[in-house]
Amino acid sequence: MPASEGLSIGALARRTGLAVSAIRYYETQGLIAPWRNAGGQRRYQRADLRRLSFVMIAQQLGLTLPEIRDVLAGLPGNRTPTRADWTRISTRLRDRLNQRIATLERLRDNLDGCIGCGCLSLPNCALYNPADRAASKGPGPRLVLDEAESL
Amino acid sequence: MPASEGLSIGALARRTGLAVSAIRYYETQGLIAPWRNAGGQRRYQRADLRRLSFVMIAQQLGLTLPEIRDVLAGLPGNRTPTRADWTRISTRLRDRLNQRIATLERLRDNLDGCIGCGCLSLPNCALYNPADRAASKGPGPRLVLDEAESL
DNA sequence: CCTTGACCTAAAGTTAGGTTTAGAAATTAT
DNA sequence: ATAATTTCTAAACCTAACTTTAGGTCAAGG
Repeated sequence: MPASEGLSIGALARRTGLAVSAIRYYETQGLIAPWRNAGGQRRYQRADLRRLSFVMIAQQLGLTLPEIRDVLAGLPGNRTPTRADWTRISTRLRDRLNQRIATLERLRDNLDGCIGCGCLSLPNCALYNPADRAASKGPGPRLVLDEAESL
Repeated sequence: MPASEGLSIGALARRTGLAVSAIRYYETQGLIAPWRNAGGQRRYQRADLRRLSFVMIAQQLGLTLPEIRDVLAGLPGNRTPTRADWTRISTRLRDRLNQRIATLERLRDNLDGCIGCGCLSLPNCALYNPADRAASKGPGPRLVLDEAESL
């Protein structure tokens, strides 16, 4: 069924679960780089399936697309990545994941205390040390927190 | 120093670390309801400090503003919330937090397997069971995942 | 009294991460 | 050969959660 070599964008979409439009968008963001066939249509390597899966996982961890692009830059450019290559770069995700788990556990353990204190400059307050704010998009809250007075 | 009773929006902003514009925005979203002084300026209760702190924590857990509004609706309307009131409604946050921690731990434990498998319909793949997608804004990826073929 | 800084509203702009639309060209199926 | 899918590009649109701007008003200090 392949006219020439490679997967079409539709095939890639079906097999990753991403929308075609999302895959094209990722290309504009430098996350994936297909070649073109004679008719100008995008063609992808099989390794791109794994690449997009990696993008999806990294997104769940709260990485932005530019961050994911940077992580992916750790893959070899001159050859198809091996499983060892993938495992190597996913170490960075694992570190991030562990940090995030630790932050959330700390927050859970301090939840009552935080609610009680209003989270103003208590040194043991998890919110006061927002190590990893996956949620912060755009400018977002400033989180300055000057002196604490009584609530 | 207070002209009349209550905190001004600037005072509230300084003490929560939020931007003044954010606090006004929260009001349009029904998260907080100040009264107005004679000159038409917003005045807040001290309990609103805690209320905004709660909003900030809930946001870190990935709740949307409408969801937070709903949780806050569990506070008594006719009196200032007690610490017990706050603890009661934060149970919902704790459940959410525990779910999220579990998801991330599962993902961490399967990370290599996921990268290796390309995350296509392996039953033990954490991505295949995205129980709690805090990151999903808007329409987002479809995550359909039909049949797995060899990668 | 006058000035300065905090505050007001309404509307428009911003960012990330996409989707939708429109119209045309390529591919695949019959 | 023709019809039905897919794919193409560019540009506009979308949502959440805010910020910025513009043009005025309020409050506090000297």
